[in-house]
Amino acid sequence: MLSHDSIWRAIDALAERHRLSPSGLARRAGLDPTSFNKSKRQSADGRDRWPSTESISKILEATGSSLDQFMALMRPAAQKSVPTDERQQSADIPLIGFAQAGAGGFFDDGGFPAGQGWDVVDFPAALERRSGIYALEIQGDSMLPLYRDGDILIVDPTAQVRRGDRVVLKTREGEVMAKVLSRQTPRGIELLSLNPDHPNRNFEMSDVEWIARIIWASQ
Amino acid sequence: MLSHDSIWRAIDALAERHRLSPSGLARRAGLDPTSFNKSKRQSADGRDRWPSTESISKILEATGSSLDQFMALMRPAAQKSVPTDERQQSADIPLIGFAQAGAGGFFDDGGFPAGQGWDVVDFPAALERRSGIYALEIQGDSMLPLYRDGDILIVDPTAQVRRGDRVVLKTREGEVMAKVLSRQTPRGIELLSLNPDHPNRNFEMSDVEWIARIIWASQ
DNA sequence: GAATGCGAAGGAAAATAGTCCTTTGTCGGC
DNA sequence: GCCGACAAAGGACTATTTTCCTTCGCATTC
Repeated sequence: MLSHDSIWRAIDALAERHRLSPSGLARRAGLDPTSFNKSKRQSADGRDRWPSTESISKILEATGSSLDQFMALMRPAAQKSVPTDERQQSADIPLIGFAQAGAGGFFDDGGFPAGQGWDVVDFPAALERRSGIYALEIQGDSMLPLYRDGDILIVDPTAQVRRGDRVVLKTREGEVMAKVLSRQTPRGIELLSLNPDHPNRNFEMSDVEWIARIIWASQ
Repeated sequence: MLSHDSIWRAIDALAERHRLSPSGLARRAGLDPTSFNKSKRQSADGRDRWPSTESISKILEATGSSLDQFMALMRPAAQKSVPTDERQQSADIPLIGFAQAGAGGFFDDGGFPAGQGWDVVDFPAALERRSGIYALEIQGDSMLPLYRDGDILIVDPTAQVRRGDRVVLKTREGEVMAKVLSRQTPRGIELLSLNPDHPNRNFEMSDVEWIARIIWASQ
């Protein structure tokens, strides 16, 4: 549950989520930058060292995180499945490749999936509780032709973003936008606009409050 | 958050829940019975004293409690204990309008939803069983810029299709395509291509085996 | 190339949490 | 009523955590 291992991993993960080094996180929280050093996690004779709740409280406040979020970071990354629910809550839905769909035998004549050869894809609803996924509703037509008024985006702030991903970005000035990630360097980010009528944008990392990947979009 | 007040309240509540006094809880966890005394919560000069995470870990283990349960006790008064198994039945996830997202107070600076004003949207996974929804995986780049290789489309064959909807259509000849519905008459269907390099298509209704609406797309 | 800043590491000092000890008060059993 | 067990409180001591200081490596800037 609350193990020595998990709590230090959560601290590292919290730092990473806020694009800080462990020492940077400590400094930002008003702690000594060496607070999270290796030698502060285990003493010389190998005994475990635990942070105080006061330090935890400080880094949560410094990053504006809730304890729920901190707890989510405590779960090991490998443990992807949610063990609490073994009932048919797993949202497996039939999956087939576009090319195969043209061949016969995969659909009945109402257009419903039928027969064999279907794969399954795990629908992300099951992940929701663990990782802070949320939804954004598009308003207005500035993101045509990709996203239309009323479309809903499912956004995963924990997902790694890479070149070509569609992302939502919020600046420190409070501007929120959906764009395509073009280039990411330690210094800054280049974004391509979805709507060709709008200019591309570049940001310094220091101007970016957060960036999150769009994983689903209603159509 | 994780305040001095809330954490001590949670310790008291945990003891009470297990019919123990605070000192009894400490003893049971292998700690000194006076560990949770008043004088251990604030020092003589009024400064706050915080328990270590190691002590928290020990009392959780001693009572067989999870960190989730401990956190629930941290919330003031209204501690309605939610049985863990019925906690995540519905796939409601937070929803907010794009315009509102720019205002303050809806996100923490980690990009997680926070604060009030969030709506919920029912995620379509719940519909899965009663309506024969299925998924298609895009192969190739013929549908750029909207859909990319590897994207997954969630398709609902029961949904009504209207002008402007993105649809999957299968012809009697076995061709499957994803397009935008432009016009639908009793005689035929007009489809706009997603990729401007590909021509638009028109079909007689008699040539259409089925047509289904795309409701979600991975990004 | 020199200078600066950041991250990480470890040892010693300072601060803080935990333990031990004692006292007081309450409750139940004899 | 007396005794023992337990809870709670505070002071003094011990153990642990945090801070301070220093070193090293690396990258960036001038």
